[in-house]
Amino acid sequence: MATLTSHSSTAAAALSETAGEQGAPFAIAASTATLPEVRTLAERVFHQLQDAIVRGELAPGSKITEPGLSKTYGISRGPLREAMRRLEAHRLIERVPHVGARVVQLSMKELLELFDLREALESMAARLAAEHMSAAEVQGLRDVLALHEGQADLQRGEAYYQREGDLDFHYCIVQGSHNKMLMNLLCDDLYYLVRLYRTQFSASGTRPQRAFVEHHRIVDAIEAGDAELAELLMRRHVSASRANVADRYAAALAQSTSTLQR
Amino acid sequence: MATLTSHSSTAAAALSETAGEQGAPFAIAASTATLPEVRTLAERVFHQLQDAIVRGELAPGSKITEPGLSKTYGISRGPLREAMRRLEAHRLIERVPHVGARVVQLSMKELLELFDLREALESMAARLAAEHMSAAEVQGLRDVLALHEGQADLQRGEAYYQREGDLDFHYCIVQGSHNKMLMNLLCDDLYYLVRLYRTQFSASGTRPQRAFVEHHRIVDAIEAGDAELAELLMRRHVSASRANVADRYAAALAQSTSTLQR
DNA sequence: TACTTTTCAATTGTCGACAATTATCTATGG
DNA sequence: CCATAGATAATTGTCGACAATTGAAAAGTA
Repeated sequence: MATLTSHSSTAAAALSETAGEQGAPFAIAASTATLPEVRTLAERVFHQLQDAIVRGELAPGSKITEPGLSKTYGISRGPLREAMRRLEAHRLIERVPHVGARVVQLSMKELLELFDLREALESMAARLAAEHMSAAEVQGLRDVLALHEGQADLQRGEAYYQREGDLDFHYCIVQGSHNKMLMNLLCDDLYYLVRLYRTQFSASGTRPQRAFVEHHRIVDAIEAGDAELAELLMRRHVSASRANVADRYAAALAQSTSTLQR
Repeated sequence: MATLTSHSSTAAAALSETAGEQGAPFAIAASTATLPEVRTLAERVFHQLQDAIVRGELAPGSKITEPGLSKTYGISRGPLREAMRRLEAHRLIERVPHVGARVVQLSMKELLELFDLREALESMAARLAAEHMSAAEVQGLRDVLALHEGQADLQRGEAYYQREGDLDFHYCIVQGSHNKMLMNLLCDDLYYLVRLYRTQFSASGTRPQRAFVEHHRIVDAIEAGDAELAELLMRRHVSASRANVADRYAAALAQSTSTLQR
């Protein structure tokens, strides 16, 4: 349990006013620069809300009301409700009939469970990637790692994990598995939930550098076509990441035991 | 199963053009006897549609139109669209903006991919079940197997897999893992898709009996607390099931090569 | 003061209607 | 006869309004 998202005194402010900014809810060109489906209002507001939640602009546990969001985003409640249904399916919000919806609350137990899931699924992805990825795709993976290495934040020891989509190492591995079901599961269904957790508990200390090295070793195994090794390394990698998060959480818990929630 | 209220000649035409069958889509009071959320119209029609799709009453690939379903189920398009959004999230239907929705089409490649997913996830579930299940829960598992053994269809060599929910062996194993994330994934998100495939490609021959034996061995391992063995046996079990389906499909394909899809 | 009951405001659920887009049919020309 | 363009019908997307349910404030009683 936990999540120390402090200074959220008025949760209503974080939600109905939204975005932390003044009232400019139209962040259209901001992050939807790729090519996702934005042919309808429901799609657009879905992506906007997804982004707002992942970025933490909508505080975890905060209640979201339909008239509020409707006014904020300037759309009717119809498309908004459909967007919320999609968010619910992605487990980013939780709804109770006739009561309302709130942003999903982060629990440490579930976070560790999510890591266990990732360990099973991403190690499988790494194995398949080693079997199926083309030379060009492997080169693309190397490029991604090179790009990360150039980023200053890696040296500073933080925020390494904040890349998204095609710039996310794990995302690329899953794409390389060429398994559509696995890609749907990890890159559509669970991806934004993972990113939400990353925002909350970002790695620090020496972990980013070590993770970076581990990423390289995994790519080496994939390039060599050593499926078994790639699977093992990815399993260890996720497991180490999990341990890091657990340690950080234990430390934070020890520091301030007064973080009662909800 | 599904009270087939007749006189739906026009209704079927209105909702599914390519349905192959002219099946009656009404299954209102039949299977919603448990305790799922039925506090709202959208929930109800969601479960009804889910059931209709899994049972094959709505043929795979058939187009579903909103006015058609709206008239058929006697509700407005609002709740219906929300139900369809949930079905889309569960990958039971596929939607294209401004075009329409159709029941998901079964592809052999994706089916095998789904089996690979299950192999990774359910073997993990078996391991966790061996670690966490209580004696009473194991007894419940034995009861489920005993119930299956009594069923006549097992001897006949068909339909063993058609039990659902708490009466489904695999479902129970996942519940026994005590991992909420895993339970959500396998018992909510993927379960009905798996069941849909089961309906299409049901096991036959000597496979049901062998599967039954394998189930018993898995429970033995769980009861003994042997997590490693439980994981291995479940992995083999799912893998064997996958091989059986692949063989059956290859045979069916050889028989009639005129099964063009999509 | 504490507890129950009642009232009321707010939010969610549902509906019907209109606008926008797409698919189909028809007609025309090469 | 085939292909292309236009018109028409049907379906999807969006909106505003009304009904149903919930949560909380207000009033009443012991």
